[in-house]
Parts: sequence; C-alpha cells; structure tokens
Amino acid sequence: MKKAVSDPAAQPGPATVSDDTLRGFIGYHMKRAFNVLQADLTQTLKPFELRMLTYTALTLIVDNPGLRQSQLADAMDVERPNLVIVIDELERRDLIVRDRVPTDRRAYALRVTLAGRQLYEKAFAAMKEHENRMLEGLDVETCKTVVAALEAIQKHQAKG
Amino acid sequence: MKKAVSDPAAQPGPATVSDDTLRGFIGYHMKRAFNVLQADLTQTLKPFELRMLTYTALTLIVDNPGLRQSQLADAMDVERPNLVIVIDELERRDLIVRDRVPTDRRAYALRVTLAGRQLYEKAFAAMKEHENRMLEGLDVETCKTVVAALEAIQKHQAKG
DNA sequence: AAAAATAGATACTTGATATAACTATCTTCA
DNA sequence: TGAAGATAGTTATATCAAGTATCTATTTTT
Repeated sequence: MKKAVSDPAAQPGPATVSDDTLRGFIGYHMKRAFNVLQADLTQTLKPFELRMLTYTALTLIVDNPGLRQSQLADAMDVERPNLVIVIDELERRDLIVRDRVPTDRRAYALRVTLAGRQLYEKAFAAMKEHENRMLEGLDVETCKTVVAALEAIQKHQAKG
Repeated sequence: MKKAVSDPAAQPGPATVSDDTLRGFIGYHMKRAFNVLQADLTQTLKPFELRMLTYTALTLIVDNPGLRQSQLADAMDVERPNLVIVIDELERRDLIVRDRVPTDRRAYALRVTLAGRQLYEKAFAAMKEHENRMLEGLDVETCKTVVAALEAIQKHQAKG
C-alpha cells in the first residue's frame, strides 16, 4: 500500500511506478508469472506448429485413446464449439483421426495417428525442457507446495 | 504418466479421462487455478463495472498520481495501443482525468477523480474478500512460498 | 534546421472464449 | 410404436485480450 515517490517538482510523472498494492493480490503474481511461462511455452511449441490448446488436446488424446469430443471438451474446460476448430486443425494435419463410434453414430472416437504420436513425443521432450527452464532455482519441495496450493485455489471453483 | 483405464469393451470412450501427463506441468496447474480465480474476480468486479484490466489501471493511477500512459503501459505489460481503450473507458466514466503535461505536450498525466477514488475504495474492499475466498484453507507461510515461487518464474522472462 | 525519437492514437489482425441455434442421432416412455 | 426430449457435433456470431503497423504531434538530438 506504499505510495510511489511522485516528485511534485518533476513534471514527467513518477520516477518509478509502484505496484505494491497489486502485489498484495495473489492473482496479480499468478497472471504475471503465467504470462512469462506462456510466452516461453509458445516459443517452445512453435517449431512443432502447436499452440497450448492443440498440445493439450493432443496429449489428452494420446493418453485417452478413443475419447469423444465432448469428453475432451469437458477435460479441457472449453466449450464444445471451441474444441471443434482445435480438433479440425489436428485432423487436417493428420495428427489424429475422428473414428465413428459404431454404437453411437453421433459421436467420434479420437485417436492419435503414428505421425501424431511422433510429433507428440518430440513436443513432450521440448515441453520438459521448458518446464525445467521455468522451475530453475526452485527445489522439489517448493514445487510440490505450489502445485498443492494451486489445486486448493482450483477447488474454490464457483457454482458446479 | 499413467494411462487412463479405457475399457476396450465400452464403445462410448474411456470411463474417465486422465490428465496425469498434463499434471506433470506446473503451467497446467497455473492455468486451471488462474481460470477459477479470474472467474471469481470477474464476478467480484462486475458490480463496479470494472474488469481486471480497468481495475489494475485504476489501482496504479491511484497509487501513482500523475503517471503517464506509457509508464502505465510498461507497468501493466500491455502495448500502448491496448492501453488507450482502457484509459478511454476510465475517462469516459469520469473515474480518471488526462491532464496535459505542460512541459511535454505530447504526454498526459493520469489522475484519479473523487468519484474514481470512491469507486476504487469499494472495489478494493471487494477484491480483498475475493482474495480471502481464493486463499481459504491456505496458511500465510504457504502463500509466501507460492508468491516467492511465482516471482522466481517471472524472473525467467525471455529476452529483455 | 533537419533527422531521429517519443507520446499517444487509429486501424487492423489474431487467438481464446462464450452463446444461440442447427442437424443428426439416440433415449424415454406414454 | 412413435412423439418428445436429450445428446454429439457443427456452424455462425460476438466479445475480449493482445499484437503490429502506421499516423500525428511533439520533443530531442545533431
């Protein structure tokens, strides 16, 4: 809550800008840290022509072969219409396939292709390097504490 | 890295969707926690017709009277063009004023109005309640650890 | 005084996210 | 059985955040 030193003699504005009040909010720190992390992540995935959304979808399809689009949308916390273009993109690049489910012809079972799996493995390795860069200087115990705290915050989700 | 249990007999897809691989990335936890936090924050600021961006700008103007738009843009890590509409909005609502700087007629010195300060105080109180909701169940030591870790991540900003 | 830099603004683009409404299919149950 | 309602995926559309290029008006530099 400290005020910034705004010298009344100097017309060009405060010499330094204080963000002390904002730093009292954990969300402020989260946003700023996440911005840095996401910028690095974007660069990390660029060589593979993947974005955070497409990488996330690809990972979940690799780990959960045959899942349906609505299951994936639920898992990713995105609306079904928004997932369509993500899946379209992965399918157009032949990284995944939409298999018709014989018992429910409305649904598609999503599966990774060989090319998709190969791209995924390379991207995963790059993501691990990204993770190490981001967590440089933080010990394992601290990381566990942070993850537990982030999960606790997540639990406070409004509504149901 | 565990695989989800995808029952090969059940056609409709895996009974549960595993995100174990993604949970190995701190960014995944950060994004999900931040989504929850931001949803609550949006609801918190809605009665004041403020968004995260406008609240942040208003706070920095309150704490740093007379700062210029480019200083504010730097502090908020947004591009100058994007800040213009934020400032436009606050000015249109008579929460802040753009004072001409006599020594530099290109620049504006931003200052909060009385109405702006009054709205700010109410929004700040609501934000503190929001903060308490989000951190419910987390002790002070844990919060300090989390903030320090988030600041460490922020330090890994690429380039300069 | 001319050239370069800076403050702010305008216009345009992209990406993420949200809602409404449509088609096709499946489920329910009178 | 067959109409009503629910569900899977899609299309179209809107909003918001964020980014780039460029413009005008100044100020600074040389």
